[in-house]
Amino acid sequence: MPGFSVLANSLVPGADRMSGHADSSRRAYDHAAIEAKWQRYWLEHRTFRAEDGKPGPKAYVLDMFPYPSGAGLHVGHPEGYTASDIVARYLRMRGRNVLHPMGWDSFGLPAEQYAIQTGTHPAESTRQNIATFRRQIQALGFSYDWEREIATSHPAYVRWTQWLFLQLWRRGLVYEAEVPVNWCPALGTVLANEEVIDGLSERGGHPVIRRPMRQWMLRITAYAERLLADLDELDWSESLKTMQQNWIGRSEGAQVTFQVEGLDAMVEVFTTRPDTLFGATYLVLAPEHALVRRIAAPERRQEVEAYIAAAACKSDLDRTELAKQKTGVFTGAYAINPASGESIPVWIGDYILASYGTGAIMAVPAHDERDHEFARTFGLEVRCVVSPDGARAPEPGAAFTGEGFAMNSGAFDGLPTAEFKKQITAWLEERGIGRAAVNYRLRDWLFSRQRYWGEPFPLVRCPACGVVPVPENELPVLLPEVPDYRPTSEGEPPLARASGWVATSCPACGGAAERDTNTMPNWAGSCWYYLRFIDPRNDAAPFDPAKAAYWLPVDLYIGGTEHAVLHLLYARFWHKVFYDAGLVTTKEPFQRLVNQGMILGEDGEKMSKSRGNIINPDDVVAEHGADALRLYEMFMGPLESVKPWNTRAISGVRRFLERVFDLFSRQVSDEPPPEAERRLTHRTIKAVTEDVESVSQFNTAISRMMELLNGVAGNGVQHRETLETFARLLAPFAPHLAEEAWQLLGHGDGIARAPWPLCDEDLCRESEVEIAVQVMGKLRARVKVAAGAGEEAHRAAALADPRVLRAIGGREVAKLIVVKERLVNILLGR
RNA sequence: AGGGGAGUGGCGGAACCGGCAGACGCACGGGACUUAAAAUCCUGAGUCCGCAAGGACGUGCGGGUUCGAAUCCCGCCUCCCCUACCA
Repeated sequence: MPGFSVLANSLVPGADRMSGHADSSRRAYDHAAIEAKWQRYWLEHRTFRAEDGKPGPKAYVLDMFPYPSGAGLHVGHPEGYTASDIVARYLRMRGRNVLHPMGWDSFGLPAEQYAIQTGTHPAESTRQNIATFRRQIQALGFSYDWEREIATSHPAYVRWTQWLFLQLWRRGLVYEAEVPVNWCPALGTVLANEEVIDGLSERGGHPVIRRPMRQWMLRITAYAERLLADLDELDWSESLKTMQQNWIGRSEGAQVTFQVEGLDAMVEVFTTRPDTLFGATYLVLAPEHALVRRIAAPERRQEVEAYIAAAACKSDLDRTELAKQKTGVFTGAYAINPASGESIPVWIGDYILASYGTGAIMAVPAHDERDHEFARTFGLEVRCVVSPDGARAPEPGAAFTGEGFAMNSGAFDGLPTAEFKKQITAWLEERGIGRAAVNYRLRDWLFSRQRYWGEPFPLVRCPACGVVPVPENELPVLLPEVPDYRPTSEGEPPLARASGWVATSCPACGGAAERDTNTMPNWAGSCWYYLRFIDPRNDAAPFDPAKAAYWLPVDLYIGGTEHAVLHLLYARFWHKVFYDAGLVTTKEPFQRLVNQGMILGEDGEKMSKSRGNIINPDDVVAEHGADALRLYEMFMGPLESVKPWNTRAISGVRRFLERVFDLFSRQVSDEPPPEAERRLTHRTIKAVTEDVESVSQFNTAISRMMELLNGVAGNGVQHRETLETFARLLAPFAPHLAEEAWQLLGHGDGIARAPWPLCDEDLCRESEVEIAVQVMGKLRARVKVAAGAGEEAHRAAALADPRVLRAIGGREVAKLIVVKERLVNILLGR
C-alpha cells in the first residue's frame, strides 16, 4: 500500500507532523493503527483518571454496567456508552473533574446455567466473559477510568454488598415470609419470573406452579411514599417517571369491615370507591385468604377445597390471561353490608389477588367491570348506586365506573361521588367499622433466590438465638464449592449441598448453627455499584462518605429502558436507606437519566439469535474502526429513539472520517481564515455544543460537522484556526482521529484536556440572510437582506423582486407581514 | 383494557417559540478519471404534468384556528413500548 511508510512514521507518539506533502503522496486513513496508538497513549498517560476531591466542578457520568454474557458485546451496548463518553469527554474539555467508570454486573443466571451444562465453575466463565467484554469495550476507546473497574462477584465487592444488606437488617427492613415461588416439578427447581413464559419453563417447556416457600423480603413498601414524592426532583423523562409512579401505584380509598353472619369473624376489604358501599351485593375473597376455610359452610367445603387446590396449581398467567371467563365458588357464608344492613353472599375467586390490599373485596357489580362480569357469570344481584347525572340510573348491561351522584344509598342520596366518599368514610370511622386507607401496588421485595451464583446471605440460623447476622469483621461470607449447581430435589438451594459450609457456630451463643443457604438476586450488586465506583479499593468501608459527598449525585446516568422500573426503583430504595443511615448526603442517586432507544436489526426487528440479524461490533471495528462505529451509532438518530441498523450507511461516516483525515494531512496556513469560513465555524461550535448538552441530538451535531467539512474541504490551503476548532469539536465523537489530528497540528499534549471551543455570538450570525417572499401565502421568491435589517428593508427587498411583482400583478397590497430574517408575506386586496 | 411514544422522499432522519418542508447521510441517476472496474471527485434528484420557462400537489386520515400549520385544537386510523383482573 503506497504511503504506508509515511503513516507508520506518524504513529510514533510525539513525532513531528509531516508537512507540505503533495496530493499524490496523501496518506491513507489507517483506523487500526491510529486507534491502537491512542488507546495505548491514554492508558499510559492515565488520561481519564478521576481525582477525588479535586477543587472545582465535578461531573459523575455513569453507564448502566453490563452483565458480561458469553455472547459478548452487541451493538446496543456501545450506543449508550458512546453517548455517555461524548458527554464525559466534552465535560472534561470544559474543565470538569469527571468520574466516568465501568464495571461488571457479574452475578447472574446465565453463568450458572452454563455451569450446570458444562461443569465450568461460574467464577471461571465469568472471568473469561469479563475479559472479552473488557477487550471489546476498550477497543471502542471509551474514556473510562479503568483504575476503578469493579465486578459485583468479586469477594472484595461481595463483602460490602453483604455489609450493606446488614445495614438494612439493622433497620428492620428485612423479614422472612412464606410466599409463592415459581416451582417447576419437572426440572426440580425454582425459576425466576423471567424464566417462566406462558406458564411453562423457558427451558424445556415444562409446567410451572406456584408453591409457597420461606423467603427473605425487603420492606420497600415502607419507602413507597418517598420513592413516589422524590421523583419530582429528578431530571428524568416524564414517561419514565410515569412508569415508576404506575409501578408504585398509590391509591386512596377506605378499608371497610364486614361482619360474617353467625360467626365471630370479620372480613376486611379495601376499596377506592367507598361511595358505592350500598351497591356491594357480595364479597369475594382470594382463594388463599386466611378466613376461607373457617367460614366455608360444611356442604360447600368440598367444592371450596377443590377450588383452592386448583388455584394453587395455576401460574399467574393462568389466573390472568387465560381467564377469559371469571371463575369462583360460593362459600356458603354470608356477611352483613354495614351500610344497607343486608345479608350478602361471600364468594372466593381467583381474580382476587391475595397479595394486594386485604386479599378480599366488596363487589359492586353495577360500578366495576370485573365485578360486573363475575356477577353476570354467577347470576348475582346488580344494584345501581351511582347516577351519572343525578336523575337517571346508568345504562344497564354494563358497569358504570364513572363518578356521579349517589342513588339507592339511603340518607346519602344525591351526594356527588367525591363528597360521598368523605362522608361515608367518616360515617364508617364513627362506628369503628372502617377508615380512610392508602394502598400501594408496590409489594415488598422478594429478595432471596434458590440459586448458586449470587451473594450468600450473611445470616446464621441458631436453634437457640434465631436468625443472627454474621459479624461485620467476618465478611464476606463466600460461596462454597458445590458438586452440583442445581437445587436439591427437595427444592432447597444448591448451597444446601455444601454441608461443611452450612454447619457453623452461632455468632451470638457459639452453639451449633446453620448458614442461610439462599443467595441474593442479581439486583443486589447493581443497587449500589455507583457508590463503589466512588471509592473502589476501600477495604475499611463500602465507600468513604466524604468522597461520596464530593461525587454524588450521579449527574448523568445512561442506560436502556429495560431497567426503567426495577433496577432504578431498587437502587433508589437502597440509596434512601443509606441516606437515612447517614452514609450519603443526597436523597436521590441519579439526578439526570436518559434512556437510549433500542437498535433494531436491518430487518427492523429486535436483534436476536433466532432471527439471525445480530450485528457484532467487533466486525464493524475491524472493517471501519471504532471512531466510525461510534459516529455511526450516534448518527442513526436521536439517542432515545428506536432505530434500525443499516450496515451500508456506515460507509457515510467512514467517508467523513477519511475526508477529515485528509483535511488534516494537508498544508496548514497560520493566516486567519476568511470571514465566511470563520462564521461557519462559529455556527458549528454553537450547534454542536447545544446538541451535546441535550444528551440526545448527537445526530445533528455530526451533521453540522459534516457541513463544516463540506464548507472547507474544497479549499486548497487550510487555516489553522479552523482546523484547531474542528479537531476539538470532533474529539468527543471520534477521539482517536481527533487526537491524531491534534498531533498533526503540532500539539504535544493530548486533545482530551484541550479547552472546548467557545462560540462568538456575533460570528454565529450571517452578515446577509436569504428570506422567503410569499404572495398570498405562496412562496414566490427568495431575496437577500442584511442581517438585522428592519421591516422597511425587508419590505423594499421583497417588492423589488420581479417575480414578486409579477405575482402581485398590479393589484393593491392590503397587508404586508414581516418576520425579520425569515420571510415577508404579501396579502392583496380583492 | 389502561398508560407512554411515534407516523415526514426509495431508506435513516432534519426543521428554533406557528414562518422557505426534506438539512446531513445512505441508496440511486448523470459526468470526470480509468483499457476497464472499484475507489475518489463533480453533479442531479419530494411527487406529478411540461422540451423548457413554469405550474399543481405534498409531513397517516378528516375537520378547525391563523396572513401562514409537520408544528396548535377537535375527531379518527396505524405501528411500537410498558403495565396487565391492583379492587
